[in-house]
Amino acid sequence: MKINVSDFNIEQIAESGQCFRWNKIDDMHYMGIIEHNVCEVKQSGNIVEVHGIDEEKFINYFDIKRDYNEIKRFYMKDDILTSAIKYGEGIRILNQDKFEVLISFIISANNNIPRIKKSVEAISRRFGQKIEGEFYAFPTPLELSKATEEELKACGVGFRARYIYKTCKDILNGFDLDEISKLPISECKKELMKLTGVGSKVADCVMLFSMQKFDAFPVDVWIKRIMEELYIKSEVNIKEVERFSKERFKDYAGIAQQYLFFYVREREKATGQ
DNA sequence: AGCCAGGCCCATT
DNA sequence: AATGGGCATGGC
Repeated sequence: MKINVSDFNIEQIAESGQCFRWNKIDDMHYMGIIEHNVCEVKQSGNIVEVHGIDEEKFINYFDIKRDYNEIKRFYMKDDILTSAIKYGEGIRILNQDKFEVLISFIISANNNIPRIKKSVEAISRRFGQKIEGEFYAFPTPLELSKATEEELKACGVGFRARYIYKTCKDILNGFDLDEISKLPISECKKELMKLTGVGSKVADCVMLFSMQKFDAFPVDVWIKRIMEELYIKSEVNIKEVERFSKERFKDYAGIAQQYLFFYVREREKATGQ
């Protein structure tokens, strides 16, 4: 299947830190797992060649119907965001599986992206269904709830094993991610934070990357630093960064957050290395 | 080698 | 309500 897309860059999307199961094959050519599908995306310009999922799933997963050009134009009234957007013009917010995002971001706490990817992969391999070749789907709540805390630890999640274990039990006992996703953002967040291992930042990630709550604004160490440096001009606590950012960036604060996150990390790569 | 990682839990105040 | 120590493990 070939599709014409705009405001889309598969490399930026796959490397944006919102997903952990996409891997590079070649230049502008990635492979990822979407639910029980092995998906391949190869892009040249505005033409994207897709294998493994149908058009409807592609449009849904990559949020194709949303006009990111309009959102970017809105944010380009802001000089700082304008330069951030230049780094990641093709970023889009993925519509991922709720349970997978929840567990993945519980793992993300005080962790680094390469190791998060390894852990998510190990969990899929050990507890998920085999889909084809050596590819495994992320486990369902029922499948993952069969894992002991020790088995989870063997997947490299460290002290987060307990969090995952308890959260799985809660989901299995009726905590309904689909139901709470229908709640307004503040109530939804409050519910998510009842789960073990889910604080403010993880809850925001779950809402943004799997529940289409685009006004969620996850504040991690990177975002805190960049907001303090470029906007606030002083050191403040995380709640203040969140309050300030949501007020400033409005309905699509989460998308602004992704541009900024991508920007700081690219800048770090360029200068740091 | 040693610091740090897309934070959260929990005890203390 | 606010603060701070502790946390498994490995990437760089």
